[in-house]
Amino acid sequence: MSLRHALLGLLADKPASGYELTKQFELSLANVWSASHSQIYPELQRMAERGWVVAGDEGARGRRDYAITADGRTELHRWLIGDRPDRSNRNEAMLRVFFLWTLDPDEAVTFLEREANAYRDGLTSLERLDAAIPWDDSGTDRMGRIALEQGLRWSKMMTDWADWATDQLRAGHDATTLTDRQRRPAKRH
Amino acid sequence: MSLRHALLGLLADKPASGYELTKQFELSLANVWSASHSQIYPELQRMAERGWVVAGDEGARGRRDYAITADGRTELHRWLIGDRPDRSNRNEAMLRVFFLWTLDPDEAVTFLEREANAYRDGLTSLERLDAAIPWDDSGTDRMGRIALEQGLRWSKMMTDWADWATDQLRAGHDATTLTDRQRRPAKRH
DNA sequence: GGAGGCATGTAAATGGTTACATGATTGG
DNA sequence: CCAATCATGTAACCATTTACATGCCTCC
Repeated sequence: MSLRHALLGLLADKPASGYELTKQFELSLANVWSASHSQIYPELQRMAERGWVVAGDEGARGRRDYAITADGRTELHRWLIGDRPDRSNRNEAMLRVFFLWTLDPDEAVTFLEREANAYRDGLTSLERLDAAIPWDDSGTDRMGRIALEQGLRWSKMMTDWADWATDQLRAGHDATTLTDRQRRPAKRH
Repeated sequence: MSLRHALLGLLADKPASGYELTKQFELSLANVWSASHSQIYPELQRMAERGWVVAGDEGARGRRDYAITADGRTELHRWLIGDRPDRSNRNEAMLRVFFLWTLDPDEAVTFLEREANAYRDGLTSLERLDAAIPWDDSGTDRMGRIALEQGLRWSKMMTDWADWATDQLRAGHDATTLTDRQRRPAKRH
């Protein structure tokens, strides 16, 4: 599972509570991995049993900080360079694209326009995030900028692609409507 | 769940067996969603109970084709335009990037070089796939090309990004080694 | 005093992976 | 006849989401 390693990675920077870790998932990791508090709290307990983290004393409002151990750092390192990453992607919005051909052309165009706008909005908020963070040249921040750059490129790429796809569909649609040439022919085998 | 809708989408084109659907996941949907046969067979049974698909008679080697029903098409349509897509991404390889700062600079560079090569390979195989498919101008194929274009753009973007990130790291590393200026200063708060 | 954010947890249900298990058919 | 591929399924385990549940603290 990646959740435990993501938690180790976050704790490698500094100790944190389950609540803080949940916020970090929402703020910085959301674009590549998500996890809710109901998954994080029990996982921290299991990790403590394994000796990858240690729980500190209870603070205000029942708050409990966890700190990474030497074993935890070893495991994080092993995960990072030991086993090969799973490069597969899971993206529900893109899955839908495969089936847009079942819609009326104008419905499909509407779908893609909405996607383009969502990606444009995503780009804007990443740019805002970038501007709002007081980046320094610590290791965490240098890698953070590199990860954020990927998010910016992803948003731009997806916006451009969705705009392009909309044009493709519109062109095909117009051709069909105007010249009747794009009706579905029998599928070759 | 998206699996059922993905299956509906595939069956909307033509009836197929669980085995064929499994292959289609591997071949065309793999880049955005994955599913194994052990998930697909029981799901088809549940979908048949709900009346979204109907099972045909048993053919050679126990093969059983499923066909989408009118209710299934209605549900597919509702999913496509009725509820808003989950645009979140899940990508383990990108998750790791956030924690590369915990590695030695040369380990991090090796990691990113490997990623760049993996994306380059991915691009090559998508290009081969594109060339190998006898695209026609049916709806399925037109949307298929649009989805594949996204895959091509993703691979190019990721290759460029990983190359750029490698350069960034190398530049930072050299600066540290040569001028000692990049040591981690205290984090601003 | 109440709203909102801090803070932690559990339970139930659902989704997904890995391993186990079996057998038919085809082509070399 | 043997290997590969076709073909289907179940069981156990693990991961994830959603809903339930509670209480503190701060600021207005």
